[in-house]
Amino acid sequence: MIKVIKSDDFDLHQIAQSGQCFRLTEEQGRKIFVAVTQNHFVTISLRDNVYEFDCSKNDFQNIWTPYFDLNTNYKILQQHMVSDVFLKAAIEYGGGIRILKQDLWEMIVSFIISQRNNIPRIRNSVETLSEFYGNYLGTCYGRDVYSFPTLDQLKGRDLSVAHLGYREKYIQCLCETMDESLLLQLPLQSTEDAKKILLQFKGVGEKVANCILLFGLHRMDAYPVDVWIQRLIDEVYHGDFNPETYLGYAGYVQQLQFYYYRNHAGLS
DNA sequence: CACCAGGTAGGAT
DNA sequence: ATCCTACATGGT
Repeated sequence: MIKVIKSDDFDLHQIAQSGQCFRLTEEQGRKIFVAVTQNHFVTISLRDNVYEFDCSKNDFQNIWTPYFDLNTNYKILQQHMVSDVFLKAAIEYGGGIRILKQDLWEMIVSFIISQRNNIPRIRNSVETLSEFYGNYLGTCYGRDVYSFPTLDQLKGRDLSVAHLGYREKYIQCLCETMDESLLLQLPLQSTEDAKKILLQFKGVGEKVANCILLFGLHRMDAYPVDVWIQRLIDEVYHGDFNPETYLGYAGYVQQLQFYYYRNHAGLS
């Protein structure tokens, strides 16, 4: 069964390029997308400015609506930002971005891998781990789709296949020190407590912890500061930017800033 | 051949 | 507390 959605404040190309997810792929220009989360995948095609999900009504409601956060109106959030000239431009450029609700464990691993790394290589590493140790989910457009490996599937495995470099020992250590019950407890914790717990794992610092909070636990207050955001704050805001100005959605502001600045403004 | 990529740990001030 | 540097790998 096919479901349809208008592509207005929802742009899969922008989301795929936004750096928050590493497994949303584009095929045939910007017309076909494949999304994967846990043990599910879906093909989404763009026709006449409408996205068509190739899935059942149940899966659309239970899996993809929460995953893409489709019940949240991001346009209302945008209205609070337009007094900021930079953010206004960022919305015009990347207003189709949303904050996805991704799998917590996958986010922990992915963002440890992301440190001092570039996005294409992060994608390759995450994909390789999935191909080697995840579940085979099916094939579409000539490519096999695999789930991201669970903690148990990754534990004790040979990680060298993913070319993680010095990050390999962080993931190895993570597998040894993490357990499933903690993964279930983390979503119940306050943002502050969850952050403290995350920071105890080797390879998780301030920035990675905030990415995990934002993309893995959907804590919209989390505001990850990486080299791009720091450069933006220094050069555009002259050091004067406070995420608390956007209480409750600072993480969304960060994504808009990151996507816009990294793709244009940072060229100077 | 330098320098860089969604930073962090561990050690020295 | 705050600053410094090594760190694996692959691409310009």
